[in-house]
Amino acid sequence: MPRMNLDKRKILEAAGALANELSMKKLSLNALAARLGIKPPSLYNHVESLDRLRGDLMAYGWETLGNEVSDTLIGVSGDEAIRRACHVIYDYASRNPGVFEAMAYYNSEDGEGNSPADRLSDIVYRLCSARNVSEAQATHVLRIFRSYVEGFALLARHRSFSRDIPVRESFDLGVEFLIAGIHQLENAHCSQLKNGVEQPPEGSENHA
Amino acid sequence: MPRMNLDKRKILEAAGALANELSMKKLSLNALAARLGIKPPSLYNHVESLDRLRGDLMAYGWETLGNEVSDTLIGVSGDEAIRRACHVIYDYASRNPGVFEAMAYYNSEDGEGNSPADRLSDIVYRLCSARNVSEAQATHVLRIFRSYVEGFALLARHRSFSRDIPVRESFDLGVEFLIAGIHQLENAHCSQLKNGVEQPPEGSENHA
DNA sequence: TGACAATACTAATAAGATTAGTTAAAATAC
DNA sequence: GTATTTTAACTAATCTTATTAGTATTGTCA
Repeated sequence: MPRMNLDKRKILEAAGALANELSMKKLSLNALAARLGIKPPSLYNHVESLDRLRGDLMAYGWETLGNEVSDTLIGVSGDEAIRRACHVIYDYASRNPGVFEAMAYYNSEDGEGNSPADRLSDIVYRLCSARNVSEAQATHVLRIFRSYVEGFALLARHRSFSRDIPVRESFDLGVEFLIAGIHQLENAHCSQLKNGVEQPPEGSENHA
Repeated sequence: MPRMNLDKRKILEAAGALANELSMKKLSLNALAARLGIKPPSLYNHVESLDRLRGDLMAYGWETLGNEVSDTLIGVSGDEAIRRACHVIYDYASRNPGVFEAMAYYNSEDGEGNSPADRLSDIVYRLCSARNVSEAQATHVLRIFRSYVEGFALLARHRSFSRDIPVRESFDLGVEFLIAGIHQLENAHCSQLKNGVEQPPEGSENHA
């Protein structure tokens, strides 16, 4: 009967810590309740369901990460902004593997636009508009970056690449590839495919 | 008591179909047993546990995909081989979302090297060695490609990018970015960073 | 102080994985 | 061809976990 002073934040932090320690799929209401010093049914005073908790954890993760990204980008622009954003995301995923799992796995059907994607959008769109890259292509670029960064973080977590060659170097190189891609888009746009580095495969592309 | 003629393959196919229809997390032994026309406990004559079944499904998916990739690459080489491999993987993920979930989510701690990564490795290593790209860098390239392709497939599945701009075009553009990246590596190797497109961020890189 | 809301609890339900023990079918041995 | 052994199905039972119902206690506020 003694009252723990629980609020949403404390619960999400405990849940996140558990997810990081045990992995997402082992995050249970039992474990969470034990960690909070209450009995499982009491959790329902704070949370709608386990599934909803996972969704909330996802949102919480994106929000936290979004803030970290914002902080890093103060006074930085251009390619360097993208580099830093990518690094922050990667580091966050390394530090919070369980929460990142939630962020990557759970569909955000709840809509309401997840803030981190939004913040990343901003960066990418701003960078693209500072160059001669159309908005449609900026969308492509955004999708490509998110896929790469989130995919890399997940693979690094799950499969774990072989350890002999530094994983971080691979990540950085990939980021450089993508940044170079943006430059290529820009060049292609300015001077109509001046060099043939870009070769559209099928026939449905319209780079530039 | 009538005997179904079940073997591992039939069970994995049923499990895969269920995963694709219901999503991975709703794949239960109950549902699987019902689909196979037996009672849940009978499954234990064929499967060690639900968790093991998921692992097997992952391996099964990778094997199937590996075969598809191999088939596609007969008589094809160079950039085009990479393009096709990426497309096959993407298509497979679209056709088999549930199984692909398993492939991406479940750690292959069982070791024994998952065949698809192996096959993809082969392609990438072969392509790289046909150029002047070192083996260490080929490893980077492989990781980058896997991250991008798997990440994209997962994002396309989960978050689902906004529908107004064709998702497939984004994917293809990303592939071109990465292929261009390989070319850059090659150039950098031949002529020591002749153009400044590659800018190592921190200081730990050794491109070329 | 006394009502009301919030939050903890115990007890109970339900679903799902898993085990134990049993039996029928198939395969193999004699 | 019959006996034996293995395989694969079953029923019954257990355990874990999420979840609901109903109760009591704490804290707030009039």
